[in-house]
Amino acid sequence: MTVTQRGEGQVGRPRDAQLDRAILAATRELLAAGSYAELSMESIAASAGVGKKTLYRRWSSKAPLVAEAVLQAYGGSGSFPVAQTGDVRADLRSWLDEHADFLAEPRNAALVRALVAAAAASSADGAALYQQLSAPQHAGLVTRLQRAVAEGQLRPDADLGAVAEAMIGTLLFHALARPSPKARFDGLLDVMLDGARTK
Amino acid sequence: MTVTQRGEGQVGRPRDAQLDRAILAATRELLAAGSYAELSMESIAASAGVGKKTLYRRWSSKAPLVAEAVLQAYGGSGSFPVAQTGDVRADLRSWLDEHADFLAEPRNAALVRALVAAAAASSADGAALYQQLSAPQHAGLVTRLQRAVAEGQLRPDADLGAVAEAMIGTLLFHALARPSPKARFDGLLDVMLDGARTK
Amino acid sequence: MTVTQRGEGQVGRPRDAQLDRAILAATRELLAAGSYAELSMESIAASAGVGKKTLYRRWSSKAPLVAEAVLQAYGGSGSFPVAQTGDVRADLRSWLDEHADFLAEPRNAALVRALVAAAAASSADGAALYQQLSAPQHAGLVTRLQRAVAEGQLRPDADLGAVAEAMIGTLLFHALARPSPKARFDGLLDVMLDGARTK
Amino acid sequence: MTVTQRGEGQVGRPRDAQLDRAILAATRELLAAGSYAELSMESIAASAGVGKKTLYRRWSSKAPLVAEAVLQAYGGSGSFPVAQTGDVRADLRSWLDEHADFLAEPRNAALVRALVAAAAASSADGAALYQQLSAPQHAGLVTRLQRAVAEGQLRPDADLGAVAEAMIGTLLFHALARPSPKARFDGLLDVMLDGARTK
DNA sequence: ATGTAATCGAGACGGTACGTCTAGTCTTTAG
DNA sequence: CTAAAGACTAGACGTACCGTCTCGATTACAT
Repeated sequence: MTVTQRGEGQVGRPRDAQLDRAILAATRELLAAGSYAELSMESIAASAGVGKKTLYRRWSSKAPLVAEAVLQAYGGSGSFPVAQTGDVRADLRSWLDEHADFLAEPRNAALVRALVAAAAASSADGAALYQQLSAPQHAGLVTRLQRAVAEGQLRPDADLGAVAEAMIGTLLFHALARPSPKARFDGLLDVMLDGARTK
Repeated sequence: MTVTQRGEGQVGRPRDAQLDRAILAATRELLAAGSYAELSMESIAASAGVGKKTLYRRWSSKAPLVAEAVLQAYGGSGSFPVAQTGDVRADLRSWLDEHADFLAEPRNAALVRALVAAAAASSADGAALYQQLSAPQHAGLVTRLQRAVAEGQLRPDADLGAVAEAMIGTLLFHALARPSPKARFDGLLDVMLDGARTK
Repeated sequence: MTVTQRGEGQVGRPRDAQLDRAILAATRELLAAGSYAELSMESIAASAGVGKKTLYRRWSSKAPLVAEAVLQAYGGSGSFPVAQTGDVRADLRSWLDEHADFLAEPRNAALVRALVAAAAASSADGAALYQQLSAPQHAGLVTRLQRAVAEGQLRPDADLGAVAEAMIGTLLFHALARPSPKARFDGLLDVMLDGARTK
Repeated sequence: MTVTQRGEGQVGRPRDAQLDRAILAATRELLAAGSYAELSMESIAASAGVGKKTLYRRWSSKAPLVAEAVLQAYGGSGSFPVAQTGDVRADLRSWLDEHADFLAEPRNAALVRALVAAAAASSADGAALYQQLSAPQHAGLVTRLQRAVAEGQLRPDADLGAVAEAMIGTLLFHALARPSPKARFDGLLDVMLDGARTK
């Protein structure tokens, strides 16, 4: 006897998953050209060849739409993994470089700025959005640092959370203030690993 | 006969300086209640009991108005001065604490988020606004750190810019993602001054 | 070999005739509550518990659907027959009274107004719809009047079409402007049969 | 002493009366091309070179806007005066002809149909609108007929209201069903003045 | 029994218009 | 020339319908 396997609530025409992709791609495309404020739901709909209702059926407003579009560009997870080669300094440097390369691309820098604007736009979802963006990055860094402590490379009493925050904060500062597109972060690592104080 | 001493181009009714203050105060008041996106020139005008033209006569758009309102809340200069007691660690700690106390006040955290949003929202004023916000802080920190180098407290080859960026970035991260309202930054200073590496 | 006698195109599931009635009834129900403009295909479908496709399979748009719903309320034929007792005046009076009674019911008056709106709203179906509504009534009246001429009750040179038009027009005027719900039309008949002029 | 004559509440920029005319003219122009249903506030605004807000500032919706536009085309009063030559038949004929000529113009017939649609569109204002349209016409006719009674041309017991209703109703019927564009109404007058009955 | 074909409820879809809101500008009277 | 008030154009907002479509299910007649 064959049981007809069916999900629950499958009535009516199903949503077209391809449209999700088209809409998010159109959103990223428009963000590369202009800022978050200049982006309109109207233009996204027109650009994706989609009715406005189709947008609002999936996202309640511009902020979550932009958030998803940007996080998807970041590789879905919203972060890059931290390497585990055994050399903490090298691994942290790779991570910083990867982010720096990503942000050096003007399109990507614009996406990050849009994400910040989206988070700031709605007082309600703001914090949640920032957490969604930064939490995995923070956790990934701390995990790697904890291994370094276990391997005896870092002091057990070092504030690993502070290190992770400083790294993410520095990148955030660069993304927003864009002081130099080709930034490298050896100085930051030197200071944080060896200390700025005179020996 | 009284000679009316007057400057250049001063014809007609002079601008009411009290209105500037009323408008900026109204802006801050509204930002405490809602986000940057929810703030409108219309509501500022209504709340300050002022015509919209009076707003546009002083600021070209919402972003610079918000910037001035926020920077004024920071004490006019847009920053807190770095103490010069002779003890770098203590001076940096004071500076971080002062900012932390400022951001612990939800109203002030909202102002900073609004400033970030203002810069992120519009492509035009964005970079300039960030520079205006962060440059004086960055310069003040670097100056203090350079003195510490001169006094032999810090290594001459330490990347002082990276230290300043990490401090500002950490504060920025806290203001946006608000992981904890009562954050203290001893761990950050420990790491940056003494290094996280095992001795 | 057996020849399967079948009508044309009778393959597949046949249409449910009961749905026709349910839809038309729901339409009348909704028209009793609101105006033609407030009536939507969406609400008809929802109210009748029917998919929108089922509506469009039967009627090309709102106007013909409303037309059929209203004409069905009129007893299918879209009119009331004119009595043939031999007394023209009595027969015309019966006809006018029957219509007046029908229109005195607010639900029915709303239906007639909806029909007028349906015809007035769209340039395409307009004239056709009016003809469909008024032609049988006009024809029925003229036929009765012609018999009265043949029987010598009316002058052969009287403009029978004008009489019919005046009767229908008066009813139309009452249905739209609703000056009084309990109108009787003896005055109209007096004037049209005997003339208003002084003898 | 000169008193500066000023109305009450004259603060801010006054409304541009010229825009009222431009909007109403644009509305009539668009109604000549399409039906009431095809007319949109959007197209009126675009056609008049006006923001949508300017429309809604003056009229709450499409129905009252169209009503005013049509009544203005009718000469403001929404009717034509009934002549007073001393010959009732001639005067009524002039009035009917004037209306017939007006309706013979396709543009004007479209306006009347639009007015009917506007009245039918909103269940609330409907009756009021019809009254506004028909009351002055009805009153004008009855006044003229009463004079004819006083002058002995018409019977004192004739139902003058029924005569007026029949005349307006006939015109209404012609405007909606448009059976013939070049209709004349001698037959109607013959019947109503002399009666259809055999002498 | 098993297609084959049209119908059904549900609801997604592209579009158009709705009526509201805001951005900036302009126009009035008053100081 | 500045100020408050508010009208003005322009255009995005989020919602409601239109008429079409796609889905799984149902219901007849056909093989």
